[in-house]
Amino acid sequence: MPEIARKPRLAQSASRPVPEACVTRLSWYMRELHLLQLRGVRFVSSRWLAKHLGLTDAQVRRDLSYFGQFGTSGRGYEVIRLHERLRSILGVSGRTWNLALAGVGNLGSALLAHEGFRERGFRFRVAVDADPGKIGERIQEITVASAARLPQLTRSHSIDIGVIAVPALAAQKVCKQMVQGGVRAILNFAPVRLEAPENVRVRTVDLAMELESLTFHLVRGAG
Amino acid sequence: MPEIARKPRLAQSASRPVPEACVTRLSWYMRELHLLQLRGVRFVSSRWLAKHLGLTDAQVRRDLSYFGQFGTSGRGYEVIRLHERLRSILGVSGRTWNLALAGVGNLGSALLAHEGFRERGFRFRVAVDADPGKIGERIQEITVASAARLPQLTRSHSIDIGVIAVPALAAQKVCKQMVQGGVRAILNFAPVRLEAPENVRVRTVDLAMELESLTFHLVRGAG
DNA sequence: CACTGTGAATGCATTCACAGCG
DNA sequence: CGCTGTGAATGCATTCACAGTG
Repeated sequence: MPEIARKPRLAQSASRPVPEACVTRLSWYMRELHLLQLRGVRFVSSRWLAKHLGLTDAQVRRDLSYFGQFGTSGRGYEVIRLHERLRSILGVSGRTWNLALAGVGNLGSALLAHEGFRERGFRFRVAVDADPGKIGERIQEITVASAARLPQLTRSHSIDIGVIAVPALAAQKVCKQMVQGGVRAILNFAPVRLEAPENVRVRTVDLAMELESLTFHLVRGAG
Repeated sequence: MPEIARKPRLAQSASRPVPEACVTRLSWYMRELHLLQLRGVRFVSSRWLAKHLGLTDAQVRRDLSYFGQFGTSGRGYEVIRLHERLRSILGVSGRTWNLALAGVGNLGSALLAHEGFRERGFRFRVAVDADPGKIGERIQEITVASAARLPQLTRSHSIDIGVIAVPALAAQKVCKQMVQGGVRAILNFAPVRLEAPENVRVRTVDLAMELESLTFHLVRGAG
């Protein structure tokens, strides 16, 4: 039966395996749409977004198509609507996510104060440190608690995401405590791979590693 | 001419298009090898590395094979030798990279103090801020200078990599000044896409975006 | 007409599977 | 043997190219 199979015309928009790189780009689109919205622009084309983000227009359309159909033929995408839809897809629409910080050192303190988190719907509710000298200190409306209390505090404050900014050697222990406390995801700044149950999502940001990926390219092609 | 083209049998080990994801993994291997070295382990197999880093053994071997042949059949890789070789590939062997920081706010100060940078061969030589109140302040052996002096300071200190920790609206301007000063790469913490000449490598780390990629997964499958 | 949404084609990255070596 | 190094196979992600739509 070598006939051309009839189009299944399935009620797509359901579930396709969304590439991880696409998820990252959703945030880019959101940022750009937010700016357009502030500037009062009402419609934007995939071509325009692509140009401003260093992508191809096909890529933009493909990325969005994983989640449904938002565009209007001949006009493009309605800025406000798409922006709101992306916020909802990324889970940052109409809610706040609770964070717990472990490690109130230089980096930890900076994260507590980071405006970008608050602006985008993330709020620290808990901060702990192993150094007794820091306990009781108030930073950004949060009182630093003892590291030993991390599991209980995590649970009692309904923490969604744990943020780890402790030395490498202490990170795995802290990770375990956060998992005990019921976090569903962890953002880790310690330079180690963390072991966690697979229903807990872990993302590691190793700052020195970011620099190493730059130097790799610098020592190769001088261009 | 539907013949099978003859194998070119090129003198490999030269240049193959190294996947960007592989570059990231080289840093992981380095970290792991460093630990093994401290523990006095002399040989390690691709299997062992893979297990500890959440990869497959084939992946490890393939990654390393982009840069030559380091292993011994039946024994694995000599820890010290491979570690040193990776340091050299990533450009962090026997040299220090000079950094300039723009933006001495919470995040900027934390980066200046970040031990991980120093340990892995990165050293801040210059720090500037737009706030006159901060100029002259000393942080970690560095005196904060006026933002206006960024291009000259970048050049006079032979800065290799610029680090941007200023608000989004100021980032593009700072980027341009760093390029003027002759940096070859930029690590950007401002939540904007930077425009730079293509011979200047830019890497952006948007902290809130890291959280968004976590929440995306949290709001979808509960698992 | 300008633009979206998407099958099909292409191009990368990962994995398989095994020849070859110490 | 055990383990590397690597062609070939597979599996993903991106791009092409165009039918379809307001």
